[in-house]
Amino acid sequence: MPKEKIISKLIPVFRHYGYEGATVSRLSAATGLKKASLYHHFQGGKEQMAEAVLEYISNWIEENVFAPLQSNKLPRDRILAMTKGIDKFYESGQTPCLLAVMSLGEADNLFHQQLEQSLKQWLDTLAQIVEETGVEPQQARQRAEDAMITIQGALVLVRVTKDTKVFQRAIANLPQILLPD
Amino acid sequence: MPKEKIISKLIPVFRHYGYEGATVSRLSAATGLKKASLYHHFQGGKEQMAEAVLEYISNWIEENVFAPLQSNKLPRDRILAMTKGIDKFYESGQTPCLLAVMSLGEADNLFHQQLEQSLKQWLDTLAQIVEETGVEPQQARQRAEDAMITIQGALVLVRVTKDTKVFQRAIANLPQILLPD
DNA sequence: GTCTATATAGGGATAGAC
DNA sequence: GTCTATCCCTATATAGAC
Repeated sequence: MPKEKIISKLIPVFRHYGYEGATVSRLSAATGLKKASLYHHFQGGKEQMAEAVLEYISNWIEENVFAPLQSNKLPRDRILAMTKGIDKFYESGQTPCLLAVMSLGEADNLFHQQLEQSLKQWLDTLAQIVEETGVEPQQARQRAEDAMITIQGALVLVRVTKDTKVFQRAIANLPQILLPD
Repeated sequence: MPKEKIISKLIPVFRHYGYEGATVSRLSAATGLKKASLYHHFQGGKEQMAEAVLEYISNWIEENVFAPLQSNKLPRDRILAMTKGIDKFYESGQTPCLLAVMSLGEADNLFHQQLEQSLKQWLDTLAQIVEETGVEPQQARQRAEDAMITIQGALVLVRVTKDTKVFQRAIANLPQILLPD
């Protein structure tokens, strides 16, 4: 099986169960590969699998969230394009955020730097767009933070309420949060 | 050791590591009790420990978050009192939310109903206060959801950025989110 | 109520055949 | 590249002395 295909099957396990809950048995079941085969592809074991998953997702976000943000359309349209990417990425809130999940327990010790960098990049990118609309840097930063807070918070609420409408309403608010009235 | 004391020492382990990461060894270390002693107090094992922790926290919230909300002061003052409870409860964002953490992996299968009910109660309580200020029920509900989204999202951001100011700014916004202008 | 010691299952990981 | 078989360790849980 091509490595990319394997990684794509590992992803939902880490997102749903977290690092400690993502046992090699579950990862094996999800990929259809026996444990030894997984270790053939990832000699660094589970830790390397998680790293591969983090990198894969980082790239996915780059293409589906950042790229739309950096076109030369109007800020509002760029943000709308981003919300489409976000809705797809989180399956309308039905799939947890790897960043949020990996910032708990042992995983946080192992991957904190990468998580922090990913989030920082996302915040910086958002803040920059907002600045382009004429907002002061500090204000822009706060709006970017508020947007990320909304995304992450909505994901938690949907996990518990099972009501995806909450998520969709929340991300539909993103333009209003980010852009000056 | 009194049971309440034991539970209070179990709490940070579940909050920080999640259900799967909260091993009996860690729970033992945190309480200072050997494994067998823990099983003496909680014959249902780890699952019962988690249940006890959920109940304990539910009561704590009742006293420190709901009670302030139900005084007969002005809505704005009640909400400000709640934010104090919230800030204390989450240690300015440095301690994860049990609700968010337990809504992942196996724990979600075991405790989903309790989690859902806790969140629902919190949302209902908030929405009711907002209604008292003359907001339409549906609008009030949305504001309550937005408040919870803000709290939960800020917790995630702080975990990753280690910047508690983000959390404090977020909960300082709660009155603005909940109350009509 | 707390402990030491132990049982049993499942965790991560490796050897070596195919 | 994938498998079966196996290793060692840790996980949850229990028995029984004190």
